[in-house]
Amino acid sequence: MARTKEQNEKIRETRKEVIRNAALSQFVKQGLFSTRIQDIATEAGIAQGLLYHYYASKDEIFVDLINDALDKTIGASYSVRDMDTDPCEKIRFSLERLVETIENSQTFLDTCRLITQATNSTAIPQAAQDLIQEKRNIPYQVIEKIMEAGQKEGTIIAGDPKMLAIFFWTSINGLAIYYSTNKNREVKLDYRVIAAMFLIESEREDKNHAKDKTVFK
Amino acid sequence: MARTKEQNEKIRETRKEVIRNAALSQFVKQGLFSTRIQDIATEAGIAQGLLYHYYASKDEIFVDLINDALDKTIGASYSVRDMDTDPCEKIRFSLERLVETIENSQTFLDTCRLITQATNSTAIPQAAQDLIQEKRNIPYQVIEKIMEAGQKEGTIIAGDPKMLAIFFWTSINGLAIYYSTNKNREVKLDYRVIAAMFLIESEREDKNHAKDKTVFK
DNA sequence: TGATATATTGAACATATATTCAATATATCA
DNA sequence: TGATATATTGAATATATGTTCAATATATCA
Repeated sequence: MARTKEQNEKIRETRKEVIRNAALSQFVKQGLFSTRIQDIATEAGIAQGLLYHYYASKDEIFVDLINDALDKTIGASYSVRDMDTDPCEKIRFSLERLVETIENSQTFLDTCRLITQATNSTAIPQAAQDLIQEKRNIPYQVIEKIMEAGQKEGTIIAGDPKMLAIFFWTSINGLAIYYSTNKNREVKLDYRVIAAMFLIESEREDKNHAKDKTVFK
Repeated sequence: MARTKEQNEKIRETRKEVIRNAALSQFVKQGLFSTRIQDIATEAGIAQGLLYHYYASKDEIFVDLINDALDKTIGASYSVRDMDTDPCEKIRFSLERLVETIENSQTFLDTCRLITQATNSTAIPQAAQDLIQEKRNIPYQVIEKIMEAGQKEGTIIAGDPKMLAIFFWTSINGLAIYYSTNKNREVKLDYRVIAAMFLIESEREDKNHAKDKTVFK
């Protein structure tokens, strides 16, 4: 016999991980189409042919990455939803964390870029389009619900909660896209500026809140 | 003799315009690389070969479009700068117009998408990268100055004006990108939500102001 | 109408690159 | 150590598409 199943399985997963990371890095820089298989293989440190041992095509890698990215975003929104605080604090806290994450996490920026890229192109694999169709709106719906609860509570400004959710995510996404190509280290971002869009005046002062949770991994 | 210079010149300009529009529509949907010359030619209603009579390459069209797009954005920011009102009103008015434009102008959405696409890819022609390098920051600087003036005047919130300018444009850009693939007709956007990021409390009520100027053409 | 300059076409060419595949290497166990 | 299953390589293949070009159409003016 040769290697055990588990050993091969481990090699397989490691390789796939390396390939995914290499592909993500290339896709966000060059996009799906101008990224060549050779680019991914080189960055992953393997031969072109080996790539096909793990993924059937370039498209399949892309779909895998899109799925990951969407799940991460959804996971982040769920972790906000499930926080044990009032709606107002959920909004404030998540904005604080998201801005901090934009400043510090390359993975987050890559994730935003990849999703934006995919969302804005009709030239991506059908499977990727389906995933986006299916998952894209979940974070918007989660925030919408929180905004609604905050309005009932009297801590969130009036206005269509759908609209507030759109402003919430598009601000964050716009910022992430800007930051991914413009890491302006001289400017420190203050999340409270964004928070001012949603919180009524009396709720805007900074309060102490847990610093040990992370919204996005 | 054949046609006069002017007649040929006119045909030339008309054709180039048609080609540019077709290319913009395709680039925005598919990106520079997955857009084929044939796609552009078909949308423009001409043969592939003719395209090369007017543009030397696909890249050259792209560079032309990027240049247009950047100039439009810069022009919009200058028209705000040159308004005959106080800084606070400039911010309020331009946000009102920009949001309105996002809801109504496909050209504006396309422009934002094209610039975002170009800014986020290293796989675009060098000439396009140079143009972006050269022009991208102008609108940010214009808004930064206005924010600064508004702070002196006491109508704009405190904080690094560079940061405020970043929030200003990234919010608008994020919104435009979202809207270009999600024309949510059931949601009416209220620019005052964004304005709340920048204007101090007492300046936030709606005031009457000219409705006949347009920020972006 | 004929001469001429430019517009226009679409097939041919050149090239880039996704994918396949035959050959080789490697690791494990009997 | 030898058998074997999988990993790995890189050259060969197939295909897609950007670009060129020879041929044709068209519009104007003398």
